Amino acid sequence: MDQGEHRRLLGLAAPEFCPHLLGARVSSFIDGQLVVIELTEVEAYAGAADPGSHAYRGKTARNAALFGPPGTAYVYFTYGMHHCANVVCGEDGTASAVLLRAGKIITGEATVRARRGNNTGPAHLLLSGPARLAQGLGLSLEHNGKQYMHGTARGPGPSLGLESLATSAPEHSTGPRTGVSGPGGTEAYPYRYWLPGEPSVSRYRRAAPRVRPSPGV
DNA sequence: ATGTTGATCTTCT
DNA sequence: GAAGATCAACATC
Repeated sequence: MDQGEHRRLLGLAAPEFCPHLLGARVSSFIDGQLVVIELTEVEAYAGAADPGSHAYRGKTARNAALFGPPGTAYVYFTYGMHHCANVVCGEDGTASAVLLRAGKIITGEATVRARRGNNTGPAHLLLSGPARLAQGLGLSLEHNGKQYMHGTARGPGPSLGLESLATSAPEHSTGPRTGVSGPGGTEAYPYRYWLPGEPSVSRYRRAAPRVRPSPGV
């Protein structure tokens, strides 16, 4: 695909962009290690009008990268321990973005296992879930706001890459978003997209508010 | 196989 | 002060 077509697809709003991202390749060159993955599951976050989006309550220091140009990485920290990664798409300033939920490893399995705590489990589980995927790619807040270059990530400095977007959307399935509570988590937002039959696709869990243990006496 | 819980802390209300 | 675009360990069936 040429650069112009790549840019055109990135300019689509998240729900339209998602199918083109399935089967596409994301790569990171971080700490001298190249990791290339193929996406199998993504979720759309449609900007300020989407109650499930971090952009719903307007621009803040945390979500500023969401409002950047298409091709920007939005990486955030949550639950006190996890990072999750998005690709910003749509028109500049619309805060449309796609959460990278799962993928399979093309290059760099040893690096991914090392980053995932020398995990020795089956390879298809290594990137199964947004926090696992971000960890496998080595992403953290340092990379928030960086651009995904068109092509494979490469040195000398840290870089991110995005390539092989599908020109026509592959066969895929859709459903409600995982982990999103409130109106944004209902069937009205079938913004989760995945490749059927891929073992790396994360198991669906409906968002359930957690009951905190009462504070100790 | 499915359900529950602890970990751990930033962000916004 | 409460919830969060989660994960892994543990309990129970």
